[in-house]
Amino acid sequence: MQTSINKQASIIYRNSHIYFDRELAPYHIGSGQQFFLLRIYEFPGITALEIAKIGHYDKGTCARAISKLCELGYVERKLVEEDKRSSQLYVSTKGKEVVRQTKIVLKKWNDILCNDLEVEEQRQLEKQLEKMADHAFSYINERKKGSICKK
Amino acid sequence: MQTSINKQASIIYRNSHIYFDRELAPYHIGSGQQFFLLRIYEFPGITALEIAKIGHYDKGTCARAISKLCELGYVERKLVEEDKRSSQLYVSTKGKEVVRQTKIVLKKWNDILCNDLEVEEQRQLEKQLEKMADHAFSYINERKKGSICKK
DNA sequence: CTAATATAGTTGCATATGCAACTATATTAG
DNA sequence: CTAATATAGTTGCATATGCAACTATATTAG
Repeated sequence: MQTSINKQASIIYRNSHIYFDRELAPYHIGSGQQFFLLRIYEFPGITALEIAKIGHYDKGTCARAISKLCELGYVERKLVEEDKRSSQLYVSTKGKEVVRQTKIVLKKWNDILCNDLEVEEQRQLEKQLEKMADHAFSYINERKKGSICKK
Repeated sequence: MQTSINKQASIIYRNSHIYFDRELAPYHIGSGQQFFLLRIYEFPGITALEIAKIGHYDKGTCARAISKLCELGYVERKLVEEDKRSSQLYVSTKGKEVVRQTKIVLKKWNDILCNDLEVEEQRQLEKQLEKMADHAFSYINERKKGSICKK
């Protein structure tokens, strides 16, 4: 067997899924909302599609995550008069407390993963993962739709 | 924002999912069967639970992946007389061709991910990911069931 | 030996996800 | 201006996944 990078990434992803589902259960959200909530907090007024792009998510997935956050009252949509297709997203007061907790939960997960890595090692690993994620996404994206790659 | 390790892992995982689904479509399997098929090939006579342990998969997930491989005729179950609960798994002749292709597809994905990494860098990254996967799994697993951790 | 427990697998349910078809609105070409 | 095209979101469908309850078989305690 050659390298096991794909296997390890899968294990990390699947366990993070379990982790967030467990830790965020008190707030009635799961691993699928975590990323979106934090992004809306980070960029007030961001639109659904913009978040989808940042995280390389499908827009359908994104729409559902945001719907759930709105239903729970953690996020609010503000209609934009100039363009009625999209709406701007904001974390509500109620949602801010959940953001605080979610940040703690995320930080803890990061610490669990990086347990025995030196700071410098961690920084380097992060860079490499970023590159790999970029390769992964680019490869997939270039082969979307029209076969002939188009932006 | 602190580190983005979790985000990158998620992007890598989700894109690998798309990748395998696409590349393996001609063989009527998807990203969910790939790992199991290769393991059965690698360890002829392995049982379902053993694969689940190797990949840190839930046994239900594992059961379904194997069922699909059997339905497609790529894998065969051999009943063990001494213990009628479990069965040993083998890749069929038909399955071996799919194994060959799956290996190529996996190798290509690995090359896509590691595109610009030196051999040494790649080896190191792999080790670190292995550690991280281990931390992830251990943390989750210690908190299963009886709260008080038990093996 | 018999009852309690452990082990291997199966299955219903819930969630996260991507894809593709769809709707509504906005922009561009002619 | 009008028709064609683009953009933002929504929704039905399919797959991968984990959990928990379940069945069947095996092992262990007494």
